[in-house]
Amino acid sequence: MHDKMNHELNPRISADCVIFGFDLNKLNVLLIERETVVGLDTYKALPGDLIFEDEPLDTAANRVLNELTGLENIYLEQVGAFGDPDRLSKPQDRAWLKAVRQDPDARVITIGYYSLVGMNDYVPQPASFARAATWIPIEEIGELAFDHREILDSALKKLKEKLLVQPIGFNLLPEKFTLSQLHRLYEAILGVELDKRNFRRKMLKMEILESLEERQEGVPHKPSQFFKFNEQKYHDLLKTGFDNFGF
Amino acid sequence: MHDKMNHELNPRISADCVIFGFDLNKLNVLLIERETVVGLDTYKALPGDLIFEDEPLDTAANRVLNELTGLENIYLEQVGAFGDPDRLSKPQDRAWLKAVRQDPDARVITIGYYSLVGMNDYVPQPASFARAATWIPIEEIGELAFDHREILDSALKKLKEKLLVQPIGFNLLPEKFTLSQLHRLYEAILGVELDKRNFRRKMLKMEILESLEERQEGVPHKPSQFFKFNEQKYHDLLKTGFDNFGF
DNA sequence: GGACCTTTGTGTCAAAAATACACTTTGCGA
DNA sequence: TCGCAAAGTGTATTTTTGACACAAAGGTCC
Repeated sequence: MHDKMNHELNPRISADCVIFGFDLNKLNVLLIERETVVGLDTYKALPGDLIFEDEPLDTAANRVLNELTGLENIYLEQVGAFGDPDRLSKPQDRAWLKAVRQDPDARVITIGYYSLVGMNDYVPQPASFARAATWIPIEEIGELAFDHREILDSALKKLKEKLLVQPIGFNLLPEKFTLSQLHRLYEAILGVELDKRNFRRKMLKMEILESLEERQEGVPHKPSQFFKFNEQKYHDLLKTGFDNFGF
Repeated sequence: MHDKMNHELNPRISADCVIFGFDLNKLNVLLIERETVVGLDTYKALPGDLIFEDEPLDTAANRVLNELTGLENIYLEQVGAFGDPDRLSKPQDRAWLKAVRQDPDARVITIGYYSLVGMNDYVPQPASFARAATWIPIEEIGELAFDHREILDSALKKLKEKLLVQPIGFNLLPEKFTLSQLHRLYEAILGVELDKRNFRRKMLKMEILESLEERQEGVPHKPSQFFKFNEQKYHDLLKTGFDNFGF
């Protein structure tokens, strides 16, 4: 093997997390407001940070997420590795790194992760962390720090693909939910309209839903029935996937 | 941000490539025979090596692949990042690294890639490279160096998933091929039997195949017709994917 | 040359799934 | 009690799937 000493990469590794939440209407992403650097606007980034020397990648992602948002024990699915040398294209990125990192010019390779959480399970507590994590509707997210926009786009793409192959929603919805809410969830993720009757038929045929006796109360229209997931069947289906789930 | 100096990761990054090839019968993977270390058996690994400081990840993967196998200009799809701290579980791994790396104990994080090539397009030339790259049928691959077995399994899983959503085969087959060959390709990747007539019907309906006048010659049975892909339609379909392609 | 072997290539029918589509029900609020 | 808003429900048509068997073509071997 020839000598590559002076070429060998000596980078930092970070983990960045795309946390999707659903407010029963829109799909949101949990973003960090980076503190204003003098003379520069604040800007938004995915929760993420460098990982430790002896940490498994998945563990690091969870630790970092917890440190920045308080979220705990989230199942994170890997999106992939990002981090081309030109990653620091925006002046804010360089300014922020200079303020915070010992070695701001070191190349950083980041491993992207994503997860789904119920928005009610996580109410951001701006005061309790160094930087405020906030839910932002996905259509309102413009540019992000570093290559975070690319990571977000990849994560969303993966989520869409997965939705066609596996039941999803268990983590994004409260324990009791209505079929309309599940319907809106699918529309929000896929970004298309789905026929109500056909959606219901298809969902019910999967037999992962159990209807509860309970109904909505206080709504100015016909109250809808609540459902919950049948955990057993839901997880069976998660394992096998279904061949065929195209809307 | 609190001080993490003594925890921060200072790893090496490598790229490992899972190159799938199809010999018109079985699915194969291109593996490197690591040189024998005294007292230890040879063992097999994916083609892979450390990446350079200023190199984009994808570029590095292609360079490494080229250096080890001679393959050029291959479209590589990322599988993800691997590399937990316990990656060096086997004695051969440590022995090999000690012989070859300056810093054999440094943590390595590796980015996995996969690709599909025609086996006829690449005939391994054992003499011309430091280590011999050879095609190994996928069922005959047992343990691999490092976490390469895990990377291979992930890559195969991704390939299967992709096969259900996009047409594949363009890269794995010669320009002219028969429907039986394409049929066997799908069976080899998915690892299941597919009904011949139903497979043909489905393939032909996609309208990405053009039948040629040419037929097989010299075969001791009814000669089969050759087809080629309609590049235009094939690539259109690659972009859009199809919702629905479950065998 | 004829028997035989091997692989190609083709069609139909029944079951399941997808699609398109509109009206009644319920409860609240004005 | 009227109106509004969302829930909930069924059918008919088309498309897709899945299961299944036999004739055609060409070489080989005697």
